[in-house]
Amino acid sequence: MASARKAQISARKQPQQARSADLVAAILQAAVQVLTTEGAQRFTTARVAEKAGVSIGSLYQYFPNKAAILFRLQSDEWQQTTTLLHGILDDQSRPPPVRLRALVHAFLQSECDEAAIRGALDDAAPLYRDAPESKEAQARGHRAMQAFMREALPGARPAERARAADLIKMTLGQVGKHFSETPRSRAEITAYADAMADMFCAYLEKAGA
Amino acid sequence: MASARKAQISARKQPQQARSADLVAAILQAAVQVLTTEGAQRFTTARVAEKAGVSIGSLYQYFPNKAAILFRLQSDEWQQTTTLLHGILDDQSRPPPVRLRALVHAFLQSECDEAAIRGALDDAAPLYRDAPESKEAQARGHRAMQAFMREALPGARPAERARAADLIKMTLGQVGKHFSETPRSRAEITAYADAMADMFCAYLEKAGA
Amino acid sequence: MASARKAQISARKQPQQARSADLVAAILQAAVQVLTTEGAQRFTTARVAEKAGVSIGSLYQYFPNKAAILFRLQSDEWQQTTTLLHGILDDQSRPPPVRLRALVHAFLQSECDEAAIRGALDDAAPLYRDAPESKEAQARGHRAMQAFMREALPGARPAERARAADLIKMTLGQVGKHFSETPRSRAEITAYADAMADMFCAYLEKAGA
Amino acid sequence: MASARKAQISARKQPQQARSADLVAAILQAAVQVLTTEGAQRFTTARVAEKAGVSIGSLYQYFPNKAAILFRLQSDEWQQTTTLLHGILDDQSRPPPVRLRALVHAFLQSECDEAAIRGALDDAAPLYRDAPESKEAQARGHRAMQAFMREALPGARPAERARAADLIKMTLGQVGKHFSETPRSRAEITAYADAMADMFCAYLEKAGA
DNA sequence: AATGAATGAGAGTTCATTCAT
DNA sequence: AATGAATGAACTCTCATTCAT
Repeated sequence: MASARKAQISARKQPQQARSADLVAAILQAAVQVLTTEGAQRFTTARVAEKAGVSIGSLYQYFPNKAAILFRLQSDEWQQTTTLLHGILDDQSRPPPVRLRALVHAFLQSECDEAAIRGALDDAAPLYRDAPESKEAQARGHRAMQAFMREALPGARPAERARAADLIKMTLGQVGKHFSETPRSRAEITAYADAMADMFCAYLEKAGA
Repeated sequence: MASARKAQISARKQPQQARSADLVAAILQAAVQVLTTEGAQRFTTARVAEKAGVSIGSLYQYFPNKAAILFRLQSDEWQQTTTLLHGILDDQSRPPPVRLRALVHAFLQSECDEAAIRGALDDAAPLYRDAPESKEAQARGHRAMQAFMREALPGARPAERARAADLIKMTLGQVGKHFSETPRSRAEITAYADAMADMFCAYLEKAGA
Repeated sequence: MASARKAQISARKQPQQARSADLVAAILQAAVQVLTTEGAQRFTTARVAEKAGVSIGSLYQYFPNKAAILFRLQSDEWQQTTTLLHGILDDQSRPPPVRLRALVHAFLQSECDEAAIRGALDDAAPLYRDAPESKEAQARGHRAMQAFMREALPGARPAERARAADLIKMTLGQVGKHFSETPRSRAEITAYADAMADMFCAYLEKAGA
Repeated sequence: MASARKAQISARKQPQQARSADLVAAILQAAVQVLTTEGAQRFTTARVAEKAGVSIGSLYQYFPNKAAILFRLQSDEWQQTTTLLHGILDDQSRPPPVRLRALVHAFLQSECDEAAIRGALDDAAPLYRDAPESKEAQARGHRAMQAFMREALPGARPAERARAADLIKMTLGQVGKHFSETPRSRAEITAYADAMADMFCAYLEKAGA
């Protein structure tokens, strides 16, 4: 599937001093700005460095290449989202459908909040998508959903349960992404989230029966 | 949000002679090859022309710019898919849930069949996505689904029905796309399609009640 | 009337170090060479960079586009000429006709000295002519001539005086340019300058009467 | 002075049939349109052929190359102007200064009338300027002016008279060209023409004394 | 550690001209 | 005579990355 030399994509060095951390933060913040104001097509290392008030040389001291910056951005996104979702899915004080509905609402809202940067990151996805670090992030989300499914569909066969987890996760992620590409009002988000939750719940109910 | 001057994206001249039609076909075929073997990143007009055994000047005689080639590819894809889906959705001899299940199966299969090219086209989407021609193609699919929904959810309120149509269409499209990015066996496809159809049908059943 | 998107034409970055200044100088010198030996038609950024012994990338680090190089050349020309003319026109120790004659001689000589580059620059004029920076340079020369005219034609009505200034300036500039397109001996230049000065002086004398 | 292969610039064949003459006329007319609406930069043979409703192949049957079209346009311009000027200069029933004034007025007016095409032709001048055919056109105008000068300055020495002819011709031509580059009202044209005529007459008067 | 000048391959696109039909 | 498809060298400009200072 194409792609020539694969380069290390995670950060070149852990910033051990406050100074370095600031630098990395400045670069990432600038990267977000460039991505949102200029678009993925015009996302260049030079532009990021300039917006960050940092020399290109310094930028390359903390990120081995352009893709690494994008990956880091995506990574941070996933981190946030994962934390959010875990918090909801693991809350065993509420019945699974309630949690699932809450999850959908929280996720859709979060996607729309970050729509600008998400869209641009998706356009840039070819640059970081194949990195092993990306796969790992996906896997963590997968495990969380599997665990949830054991509660929601206790009687289902493992293969079926795995498929349901996969389907719901994929639907949530992909539809959420696409849905947020268009600007949405709060009411729209709520309505759409309810519809999606209805769909998931109807599915689980039927599958669990 | 990026994107500067917009250029015409549809074909520059209609091939009037068999010779020209061959040329266009050769270019499109070469484009598919370049896209699948080299990836969207390395999809260049020069490479396409070379692979097509055509001079770069000839290429530009039939396509006003690079995006136009990609758009044409995408367009042809949409054409096929649209035809396929219409055929299934409009068949009023079968009850809606049966049609919906058939639709999901056909769509997923079709997506997986064309996975290689679809992935690359998606990567190149920023180049043609904003063209008015693209919007229109999307709209046609939308109308077909809306019509189907009037049969499937005759009693639902219009807003709710529209949302259901949107959700199902978006889910089918987005999940289908993502699902097909990974190579899948026929059994996997069937199983996944059944799960998705289960989800849609459970949803419609509940919404229609 | 032609001309599409306008780009910044002034320098991209100020050369802050001696090294950079050398580079800019080398590029400009190479540009002059290319212009005179190859002509405006074959004046390309690549040729300039090569002749300057500089990479094409470096060239674009100091000049945002081709027109900027030409404009800079023209600008330097104007700078020189303006300085020359001001020095003569402002010298209030000599009567206006004497100054005017000196001006014509100096200008014609200067034009002939720089003939090769001037011709090529004129051919390239469409590329930089419409830039606001060009207009300003023209305006400065205009003001100098107007001031001189207030001395030479103290009694004339403002409109008439303005017209005379305009006519003389335009004649000097345009005829000087065209005259210098043909190689000229020193004697020819002197004789022609005298004739032109005669014409101007006769005109002023009659207008002032 | 640069310029690589020089090609024949006059028409490839004399149109001997009415059909051909129409074709040539259509091409020239289209050329004027392209020049004025698109500018010299975008003046291409393809565009001219299209606007003329003629195939490029046919275009090249009547004009050996692009420069030839431009030259022909310029040639026709000169033809017109020359006729105009001869008519005025040769009219021995009026005293030379009167004729000269009439000449200036007519010329300036004519230049302004054709400003759009003239500007574009000037931009394209490098393409045809060096052709021998161009030189000849200039020479004809020169002889007319010389003849006029023998009447206007009967007592002057030949060298001086030649210089005066040259100066007036060059001034008229160059200043007229430059003057007409800016849009001008009829009143402006008249005023400017009078000023220029004043200048010429004052000069001749003084030179003839 | 930090800089930013320098690189140059490579991108998209144009257009004068030819020549097989 | 007329066509217009085909050519491909040439053009301007970008940008990820390096490395001497």
